[in-house]
Amino acid sequence: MPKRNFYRENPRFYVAVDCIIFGFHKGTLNLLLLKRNFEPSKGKWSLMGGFVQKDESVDNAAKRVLKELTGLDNVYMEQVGVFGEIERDPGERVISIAYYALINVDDYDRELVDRYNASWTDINNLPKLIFDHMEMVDKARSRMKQKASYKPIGFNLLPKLFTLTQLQTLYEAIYGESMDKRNFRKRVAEMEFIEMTDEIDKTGSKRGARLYRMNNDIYRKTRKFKI
Amino acid sequence: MPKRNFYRENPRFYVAVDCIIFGFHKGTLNLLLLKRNFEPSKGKWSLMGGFVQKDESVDNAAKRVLKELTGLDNVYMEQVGVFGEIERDPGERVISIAYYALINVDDYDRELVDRYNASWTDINNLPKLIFDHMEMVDKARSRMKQKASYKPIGFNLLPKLFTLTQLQTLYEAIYGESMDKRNFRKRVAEMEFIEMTDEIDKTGSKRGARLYRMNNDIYRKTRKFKI
DNA sequence: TCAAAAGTGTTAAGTTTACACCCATGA
DNA sequence: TCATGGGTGTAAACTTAACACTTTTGA
Repeated sequence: MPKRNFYRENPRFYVAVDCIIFGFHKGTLNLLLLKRNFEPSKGKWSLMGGFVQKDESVDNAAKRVLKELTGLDNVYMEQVGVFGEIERDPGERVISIAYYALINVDDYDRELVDRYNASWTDINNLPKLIFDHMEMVDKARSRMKQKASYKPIGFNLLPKLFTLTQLQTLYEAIYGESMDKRNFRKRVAEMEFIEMTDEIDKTGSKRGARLYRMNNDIYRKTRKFKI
Repeated sequence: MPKRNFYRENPRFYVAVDCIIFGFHKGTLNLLLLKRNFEPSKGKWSLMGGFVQKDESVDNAAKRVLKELTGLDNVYMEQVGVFGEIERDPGERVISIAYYALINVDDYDRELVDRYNASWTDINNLPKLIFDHMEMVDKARSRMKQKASYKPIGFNLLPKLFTLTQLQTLYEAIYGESMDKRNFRKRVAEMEFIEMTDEIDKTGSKRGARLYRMNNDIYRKTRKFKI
């Protein structure tokens, strides 16, 4: 189909993506935030972001931007929504699309993260963020919490092998409330895709704790998840 | 803050909004679709859409576009998400943001709707839609269903006064499954904000059915909703 | 008088919550 | 030997689901 005139009557906009990058570290949820060593708003805290380019879809722009900071591919990401107020970026009108990403904090590329002057920040103790980035964080957080309750996305925040205590602590951090250990383990036992391995983690206790693993094939068959 | 150079290195895009307009009519959910009497894709079925302009936020563009078709203000709308594939519109690259709207089918402006060649279509029997509009519909539908289960948004699809049978039929249409009448009414009785009026509707039956009304003030106090 | 929709409670099944002690180990 | 985190079962409370008959009235 040829280009048509009627598109031309309309304005065009810069379109950006911003990433809310979740990590789980020492029992708390963290976000990977930039203390910006570049303009605009140099010196202030912000999310990692970037402009959508001509040769990429919006989703791919988000993946690219995430990879730029973390070096990671194949990361679990979800679109949070569009932030399209006229004056949201005081420099120019930019329409931005927020995405959240769940990564295992052991995996990211420290060199890249240093280059961007990024650091992990406890989600319950965030600094002031530029523009409407805090609003993006709030929305991402509640979407993630919501989704984590019915899909096994939390496992993206854990290492491949994890103890049940780690899993419970993670969900306590996501939900912001503590849970009963026995009830938690009862529910885990009902989910076949959370497989016990024969490995033991000795780093967290003297006795050692059994390591578990998420089996995606079994999950796809059973689709049963409830924590 | 002055305009800055670094924005200029980036491309700009047409940004559109598309509206998934839900109505409830004769026991089924309907969408207000256009049989396009304008280019592009003249003659094909599509959602109502339009381009974001310079002087409006994205949310306001959606409201404007909805009003253009229906004449309605103050309509319940939710953002569904961004559709940003490179080739989604074969004419030009357009990034589109989908919104769903819930309207009472008694209220819309028939003249405007005629002018756009729009009509209500049973959601379970939709025609082929242009571009990725069907994907937008699917996503809107599942989001709406999800939200309707924990927020009283369904009332936007009903007249101010409604019978419990209408309410139940609405939720059966939203969830796509039938419900037990007694259990349904038990749940309704527990929600104080669904107020009985002293009016009777005689159009649906000989005996007549009690009319109810949603009281938003009470809802805001109690925040209790579960159907 | 009868067809058609409105209205009304109870019980069983299932789910969720609360709760406390023993185990294994390294320091 | 003891401090530390790992691991385990049961009963009560609550929620959800299943189920059928009577009422009213206009045609």
